[in-house]
Amino acid sequence: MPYWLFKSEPSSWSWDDQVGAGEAGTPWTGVRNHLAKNHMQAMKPGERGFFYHSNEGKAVVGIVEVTKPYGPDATDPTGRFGAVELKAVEPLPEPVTLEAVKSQPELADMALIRNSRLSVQPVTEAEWHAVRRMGGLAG
DNA sequence: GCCAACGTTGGC
DNA sequence: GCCAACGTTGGC
Repeated sequence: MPYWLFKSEPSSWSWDDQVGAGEAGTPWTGVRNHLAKNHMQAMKPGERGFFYHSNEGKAVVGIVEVTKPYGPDATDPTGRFGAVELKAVEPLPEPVTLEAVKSQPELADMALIRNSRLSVQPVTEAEWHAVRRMGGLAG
């Protein structure tokens, strides 16, 4: 089962916003990068990912689940980019900061560090479990 | 607020 | 099809 990481600036869409959106799921719009788009096209409902706060916070703060596969992004007038839909699953009891991720040698290859500008990223199974445990969840 | 990284655009 | 210019992202 693949795992993912979604970045958002909390000033535009925060974890609290995602939680507030409830079970219905909300479209992850605004992606305008082809690599990020490719990752979303690979996603299937039921797959999970980390929710990361960029700029402010700079930490993994929660777990989200894909509720709908890739489809059109209503915010893209060109129609070139689409979106999946996500719902919040649970918060991390302890947010895992970028600094904490960097401090772990086994996480040095995370896309979060290697390719810091990519807004939708794949996460390996090992990374998934390591970050979950760092955040206070069962692996 | 700065700037490095990097994607996109447009002239040729 | 190349590449310089430009815009954006996101860490610091």
